[in-house]
This record gives sequence, structure tokens and C-alpha cells, in this order.
Amino acid sequence: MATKKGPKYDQIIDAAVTIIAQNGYHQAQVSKIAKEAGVADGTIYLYFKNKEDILISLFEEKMGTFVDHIRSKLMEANTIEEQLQFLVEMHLKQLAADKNLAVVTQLELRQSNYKLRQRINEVLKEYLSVMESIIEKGKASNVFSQDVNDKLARQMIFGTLDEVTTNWVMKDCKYDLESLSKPVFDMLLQGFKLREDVS
Amino acid sequence: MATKKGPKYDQIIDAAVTIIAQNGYHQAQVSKIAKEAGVADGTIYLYFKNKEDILISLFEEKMGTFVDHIRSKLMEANTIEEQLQFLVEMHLKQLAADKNLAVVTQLELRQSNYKLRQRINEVLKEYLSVMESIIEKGKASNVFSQDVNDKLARQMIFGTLDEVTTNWVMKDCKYDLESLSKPVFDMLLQGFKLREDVS
Amino acid sequence: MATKKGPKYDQIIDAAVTIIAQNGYHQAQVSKIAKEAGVADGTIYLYFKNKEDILISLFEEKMGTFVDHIRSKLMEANTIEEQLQFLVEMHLKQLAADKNLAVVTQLELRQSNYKLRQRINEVLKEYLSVMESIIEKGKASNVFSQDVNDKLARQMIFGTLDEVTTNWVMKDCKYDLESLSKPVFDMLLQGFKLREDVS
Amino acid sequence: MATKKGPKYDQIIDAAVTIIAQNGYHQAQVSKIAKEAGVADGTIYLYFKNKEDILISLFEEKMGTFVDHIRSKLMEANTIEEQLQFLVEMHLKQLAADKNLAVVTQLELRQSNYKLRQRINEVLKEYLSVMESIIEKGKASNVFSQDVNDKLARQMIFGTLDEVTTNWVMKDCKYDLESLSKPVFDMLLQGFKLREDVS
DNA sequence: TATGAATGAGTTTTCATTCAT
DNA sequence: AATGAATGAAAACTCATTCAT
Repeated sequence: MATKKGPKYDQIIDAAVTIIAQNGYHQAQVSKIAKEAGVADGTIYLYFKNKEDILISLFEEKMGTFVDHIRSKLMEANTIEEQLQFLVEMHLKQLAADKNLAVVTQLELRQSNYKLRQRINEVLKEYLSVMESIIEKGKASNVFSQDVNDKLARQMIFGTLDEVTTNWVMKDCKYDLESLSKPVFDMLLQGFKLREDVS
Repeated sequence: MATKKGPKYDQIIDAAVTIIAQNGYHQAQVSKIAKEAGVADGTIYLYFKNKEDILISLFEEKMGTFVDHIRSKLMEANTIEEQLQFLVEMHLKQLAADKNLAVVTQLELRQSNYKLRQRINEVLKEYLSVMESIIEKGKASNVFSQDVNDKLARQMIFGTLDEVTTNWVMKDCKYDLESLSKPVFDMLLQGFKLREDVS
Repeated sequence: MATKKGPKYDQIIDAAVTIIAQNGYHQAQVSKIAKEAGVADGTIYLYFKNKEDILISLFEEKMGTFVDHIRSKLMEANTIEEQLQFLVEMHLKQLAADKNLAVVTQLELRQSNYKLRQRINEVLKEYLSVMESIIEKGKASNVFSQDVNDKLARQMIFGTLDEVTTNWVMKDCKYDLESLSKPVFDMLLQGFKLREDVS
Repeated sequence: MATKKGPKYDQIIDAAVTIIAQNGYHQAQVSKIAKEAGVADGTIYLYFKNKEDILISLFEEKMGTFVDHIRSKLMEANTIEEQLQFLVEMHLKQLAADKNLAVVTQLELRQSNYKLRQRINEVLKEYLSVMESIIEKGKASNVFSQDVNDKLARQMIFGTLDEVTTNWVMKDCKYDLESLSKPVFDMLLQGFKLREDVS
């Protein structure tokens, strides 16, 4: 069984990111990943239960770091507005910083089967709860409108960030993604803010 | 070659929706689709060039109707706000009305390969341009803020609607999707509206 | 069943020669032949039992004419030598005159299955017996050596002519085939002639 | 890719000869060959790029041995006549000795497509050049007539041997092929020999 | 731990032939 | 006689996973 966390564990995950980004999900055979990682095919199975497990682990590892970075940045925020701002900034910044990873998470991993995608969604839940807690606090502190539906608001944040990033990846990462955080943040904030004059 | 548009053309497309929704993208063999459509395997190839062509045609046909319905509804709108409202309503309403189709477009077809997904994106472009023209008109008539970036706003609309619908599908369509149009519309509108007091 | 010999019968056979020469044996679908002949697919089956029957008939018709021409030319010959000479000349001349047919008989039809090739051999028998009768007469009139084995001599004639023609076809009929009849005839004649001094 | 030359490489080639001889070219499925060779279907593809590659390799391997044997026998020849005699003898002897192989090369492999047949012709070239060098030396040493055309003479040798062997195979190898080498050799030699009295 | 040769299940597509009109 | 839409059987090849060394 998978004796996780040798030095090769990380080698294999990084090789998977590289190979999937280069060849696409359906052309990322285990043997290619093994070769890129510099190990034998069989060795993969000492660290991962099966191919799906590589991809899930890849997502868990990378997403774990991703969320940790966001969370620690949020600690620095003094206001709800800043929390939302930092989240948007960090989301785009981190994906802009690792284009291979962006290609893999935004395009390639979505070609995976239903089962894998449900596991991915579970991993995402932690991130989504970070978003929801910002919404809740925003409403509690009367910065956001009470009319805002927590779950829908979270879906708007995630859906927008995801769509913005996917478009950037599909345009071959040719423009600056990070600089979009300010206008994206502005629109989201306006969408949630307390409205003086809602009919 | 594909002599499109007999009565069987539609039979096959509808069979494809049913089979993909029931079995998932990767378990939707041509022979299953043929059986569901009540034709022989080979007959499929009188109407479609290959399996990929079935899926592209499916998307084109259904998306065509989808956008047409939205467009004609938009004609009835008297204000920009109503246009955005009708678009959100019709988007959710139509997907709520055909759950099989929703499963196929939100989940299954995204497992397709890069090439098919790029064709899908081309088909989507027309819909996206409908969204962008609402943004443009909103800004031109000073209902929306000049600070709003057309493309980002469009990505927010689409990303939000897509995420909302995907979540609904992944929860097995258990709750009422259509009733979400009002709060979703509210958040989006707030996000774009002219702001009295932007810092 | 095949009501042979309408005007379309010949149209179809000629279409078959054209299509096979242009596309190769394995790319010569019945529907292509029908289209070239200007008839519907189903019409083919009013004149031929099946696809194989087209090819056999093609060979029979063309080979019949081929042998008839040779036979009538042989009537003009005054000596055994001339008979052999005329046979070689006519063989090469006729194939040189219809390159499509040469491609079909020398290359494409040989890709057919064992059964068809055996039928072709039966059709060839008549031609082969013409060759053998020349050998026999040559030996009877003491022009050819008694040591010559009838069947082997016939195989040498046919094998040589066939190989010479096949090489010409495989070189895209780029050189003059007919002019080879003199040297080919010379070699064959020498091979059979009475030898003054056989060791 | 084809990591040629394990013990299984030869097993598979021999299995292919057996299966093709028994079932015919078009009934020689990869799975049958694999079963006969005692390996899994997939194993075939560790040694051969595709099915065509099996057949090409089969021909190359067997033809290589075939020509090598002839060449080394020719070294023992003291005269041009003996060279021609040995070539004829060895050609017929080797095919007579492996009837399966004879069936495959004389009948079945000729049903292959144009591309494969052209590869086969390339492999044959080496053998044909052996024949041509005999012709050339025969003319140089004034044993053969200067009137003999090198290429045509080679075509006569090959065409004759090929036709003789094919007839034998089509008669189910029922008679003795090897014993035909003497009369065949005699006719060929006469065909090429210096003629005292050529008109 | 590590290797890598071997396994074998699974699916799209073509095309000769039919038959209702 | 003529049509042409519909039929349905049949086979090469890939690649995740195993296991003897």
C-alpha cells in the first residue's frame, strides 16, 4: 500500500503536474509520469494506490498549500473588505505563479471522471468554507447585506474566480492575471455590500 | 457523410442526452446510443461523422435553442435591469426544466477532450456576447458603473450561473434551482450598478 | 439474380476498373463503383451477384478480349518462332495500351482473397493452354528441344511476362513496355530452342 | 516501441507464419497469433509497432536467412553456370523445405496492401541484385550473350522461379518442387548463353 | 524498496448487402 | 428495373496494474 511521503512521493506528484500540463489529461500515462519522475512504473504503486490516487493526492497537496497561503494572508486582514480582497488577490496570484498547475487544475483535471471530480470537490470544501466564513462575518458585522445568501455568495466568488482563471489559461496565460484582482474584488464587494436603497 | 436533419437526427441526439445522463460520458458507447435511438449502430454514421460529431451537434442544437429562447425573452425587457434579470431567470429556468440536459452540459461533457471542449467554447461565444452586450448597454445608459470591465463582468455572470447550476446538479437537482434567480440577479446587479460613493 | 449484359453491365465493369486503378483494391467500395457508373448501389446487384462477382466478371471480360486478340494474331503466324513472338508482343502491347487495366490486373486484383484468386486462375487457364500448345507444337516440329518440360516452359513464359509487366507498373508505367518484347522473346526462344550441343 | 529480439520476438514471427498459412492473410487476427505464440495480445505490441510491422519483420527475417543461405552457397560455385544452378536449386529447395513459409510468401502476403507490398519489394531488392550480379558476371566472362538485358534477365529468373513455386503451392505442394531445379536451370541458362548463330 | 516485462479487457467504425418503395 | 436508407458484424490497439526477481 501507499507508504506516503518519501522523497519520491513529491517527485511523482510534480512529475504528474508537468506531464499532464504538457500532454493533457488523456495523454498522461502512468509510464510517462514514472519516466519524468525518474522511477520505474511499478514504483509508482509503492506510493500511490492507483492512478486516480496520484491525481487526488496531487490536488490535495497543491490545494492544501494553496489554502494555507490564503488563510495565513487572511490573518493579516483588518477588515472584512480586506479579507475578501486578500482572498481574491491570493487566489489569482498563486495560480498566476504556477502556470503548469493552473493548466492542470483549470482544464485537465476536469476531464477526469465523475468519481474523481467528487473527491476534488471534497477537497475544495475547506476552501469554500473559508469563503463562506468571510460572507458570514461580513453579514454579522453589517458590512454585507442581510439579503445575501451565504451559499450563493460563495458560489459567486468561486464561480467568478474560476471563470476568470479558466479564461486566462485558455488564452495561453498571455495576459497578466494578477492585475485583475482589483476589478474582480470591486465587483464582488459591490455585489455583497449593504445597500442603502434596496427596493 | 452526415446528411443531417432527418427525423432520426433528432432521435439520435436525444438518445445521446439520455444515455450520457444515465451512464456518464465515458460509459456512453455508440451502440448504447443507437439502441436507445432505435436505430442500428451504422445508422448513426449516416447522420454524424463520428462519435465526437454527435456530441458537438448535441451541444450546438441544444445551445442554439437555449440562446434563442433567452434572446427572444430579452426582447421583452424594457430596462437593462430587466434584461439581466431575464437572462438569469431563463438560464436557470431552462436548465431546471431539462435535468438530463443539465447533467450532460454541466458535468459529463466537460470530461470530453480538449478538442471537443474548444468547439464547445466556440458555440458558447454567441451566448457570452449576449451577456457582454447587456454590460455595454448598461454602461452606455449609465445604469452600470463605468469602472466595470466588460469581459470580467461577463465572466462573473457566466461563472456565477455556471457554478450555481453545477452545484445544483451535483446535489442531484434536489432543490429548486429557478427560485435562485432572484438572489443571484440581485448580487450581480449590485456588482455592476453605478455606485454613489466608491472610495 | 444477375441478368447479365445490359448496357449498365459494361458501365459497371468499366467503372470498377477506373475506381480500383484510382483508389486501390481495398478502397474500391461498391458505392464508389456505383457512383462512377452512374447507377444506384442497389442496381449493381441486379447485374452482379456480389462484389466478388464484379471482379471475376471484370477479369473474365477483359481477359476474354485479351486472349481473343492474341489468338487471332497467332493465326497470322507462319512459324513457331513467330507464334511465340506474336504472343509476347501482344501480351505487352495490350497491357501497355490500357494502363488502368494493367494496374488492376498486375497489382490490385492480387490483393483479393484466395477464393477470388483461384477463380482468376481458372480464367487464366485458357491463356496458359495457348502457351502450352505453342510449346508442344515447337517440340513436335523439332524447333524446341525435347528436353523442354511443357508445363515448366509455360510457367517460364507467363512468369517472365508477368514479372516484366509488374515491374513496369510498379515503376508507374514510366518507360516503354512494348519495346521490351524483342529482347524478352529472344531470351525465351533461346531457352526453348533445340540445342546443338547440350552437355 | 519494438524492443526487438527477445526470445518472444521469434516466437511471435513463427506463430504468424503458422497462423497465416493455416487461416489465410485476412483471417490472421493478432489475437490468434498471440495465442499461437503463447503470449498475451498486448505483448505483441512490446515487440512490434503494429500488425503490419509483424508481417514486414516476418518477411525481413525469413528473406534475410533465405538470401544468406543462397549467398553462401554461391561462394562454393566455380563457374557462372554453377552460380545460376545453385541459385535456382537453393531457391526451390528452401521453399520446398518450409511449406508454411512458402504459402505465406507466395500467396498470403501478396494480399497485403500496397504499402506493405512496397516494403516487401525493398527487401527483395537485395536478392534481385544477387541475380543481376550473376548476369553481369556471365556477360563479362563471355558466358552469357552481350545481347542479354540485365534487368530483363533478372526478371526472367525471378518471374520463372516465382511462377514455378506459386503453381506448386497452389497445387497444395503435392509434387516435388526441388526436382524441378534442373530443367528450370537448363531453360534459363539456354536463354542467356552465348549464341553461336543469333540472327 | 525497486524494477519493468507481461497482461488482457474493451469500443469505434466500415461497408457489402437488402428490401420497401 | 431502379433506388438508396438502413443494417450489423467484426478486429486492432492501449495502458493501468501486477509480481517475480
